[in-house]
Amino acid sequence: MGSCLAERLSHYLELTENEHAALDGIEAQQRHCKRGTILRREQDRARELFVVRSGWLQSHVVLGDGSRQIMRFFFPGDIIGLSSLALDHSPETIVTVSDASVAAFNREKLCDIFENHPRLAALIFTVTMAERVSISDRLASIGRTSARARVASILCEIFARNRVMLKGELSELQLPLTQEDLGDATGLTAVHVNRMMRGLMDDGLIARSGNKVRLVDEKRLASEANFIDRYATIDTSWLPPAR
Amino acid sequence: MGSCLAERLSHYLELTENEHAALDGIEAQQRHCKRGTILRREQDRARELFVVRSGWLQSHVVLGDGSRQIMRFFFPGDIIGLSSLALDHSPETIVTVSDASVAAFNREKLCDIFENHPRLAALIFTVTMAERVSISDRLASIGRTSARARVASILCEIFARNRVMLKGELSELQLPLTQEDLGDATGLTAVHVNRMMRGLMDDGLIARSGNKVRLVDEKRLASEANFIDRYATIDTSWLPPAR
DNA sequence: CGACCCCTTGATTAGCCTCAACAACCGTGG
DNA sequence: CCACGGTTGTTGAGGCTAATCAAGGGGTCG
Repeated sequence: MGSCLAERLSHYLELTENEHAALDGIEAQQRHCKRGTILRREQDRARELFVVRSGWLQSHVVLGDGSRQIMRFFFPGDIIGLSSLALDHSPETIVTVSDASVAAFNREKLCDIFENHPRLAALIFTVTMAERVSISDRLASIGRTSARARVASILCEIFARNRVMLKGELSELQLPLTQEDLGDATGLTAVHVNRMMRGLMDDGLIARSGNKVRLVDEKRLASEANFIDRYATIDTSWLPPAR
Repeated sequence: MGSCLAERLSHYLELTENEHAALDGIEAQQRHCKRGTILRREQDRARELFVVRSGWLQSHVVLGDGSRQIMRFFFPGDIIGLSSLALDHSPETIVTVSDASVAAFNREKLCDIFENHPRLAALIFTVTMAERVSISDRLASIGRTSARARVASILCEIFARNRVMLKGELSELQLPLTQEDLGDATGLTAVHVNRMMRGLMDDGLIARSGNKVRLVDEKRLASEANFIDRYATIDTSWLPPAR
């Protein structure tokens, strides 16, 4: 019943009691959602943020011609909706990819953190900067690498990010994503994702059974994908002292 | 001789004297660079940030096969290097695209802002969130739109972002970018960028003479590009009070 | 003036998309 | 229990977009 956000941030820094107290209020309202629930639509007025407590989500936009681009997947511990802080209408649609539970909190809470807990604010800032790097990595992947490398890269990212919260080993994972989801995240069609995954299987880089995927040769997979794990550690040395 | 960062932030919010004072120290060391100067290499140890005072810059990565992806262009008033706050080695190379002058400041300064100027910290946070949205827009552009739309989109973005500082009218702009730069930013080859620009010219959407580009029919250009200006206004209503 | 960079255009190739058909696997209701 | 529709995965054939390869032109700088 602790805060998921606190748990996530604790991976990078030991929080003080004061800081814990500030985060405790955040996840008061928890909400359980079935797979496919739309938490927010593009252009919705967005005044609240979410912390993922369990399950996976994604955010996407739909372009003029009906095609969809998935911007990002979200896993337990992730904060959703920071990007709509700057805009008062949401730039993207947010949907659950599996059954999930999220905790909503509003901007005022974040405001309070900036005002009274500078170290916490700076830490959140830093974590979102790591996210930004990871989005940029995806940009390079989509812009400059082959279909095969893109699929390899999204798999690496999913595994790497899930490791942060699960800590330790993780070579097999139940993917609640369809191949169309993977395609919309990598800028490919579902058909082509299918072919690429078959290729990765045939070459012994991954293995599948049902929805489960196992990274058989993660080193080679990461190397083909040009993948770098941005989440393993983050630098907190510059943060102000805790208050 | 005021702070460029202060000027940029003032576009979104009226800064107090205290806040101005905090920003004044930032741009003490100014540095003039010729076009093509590398300010930072991928993997460099990065302890400082930059504010652009004049000129344009870009950040990019080079992939295993030698291809280059430009992550972002930077214009006067932009902060460079925030993404390396989280990592102690730079994820990208930073280069001047034209002659430019930048002011370097170090993390301690930012730390001070978080500690003593919560409103300023929150504002910087908000601006970087707007940037994140803009990066996501590029992701969708590269992932899901045609070459023509991508070129249209990068042009729209360049104009929109330059308008923030220049304020007011801006329909013609001297681009210090080569077509290869545009290609590396949009995930295309220089050759294909050339053809797309010709197409946009022939259809009367843009006009060129030398390096100058003019948006003739910006509305149609933006619509073809699926472009949305994320910088025009940003929401500052949630910020804590100034201190 | 030559070397280099950048732009431009044409011809050909390759990677990924589209369309299509079918199989496997659900949850639902009869 | 099975029949059913709906969704997802799989595979093949063919087409289109953008890459590649190639050649030439203009501009600029030493």
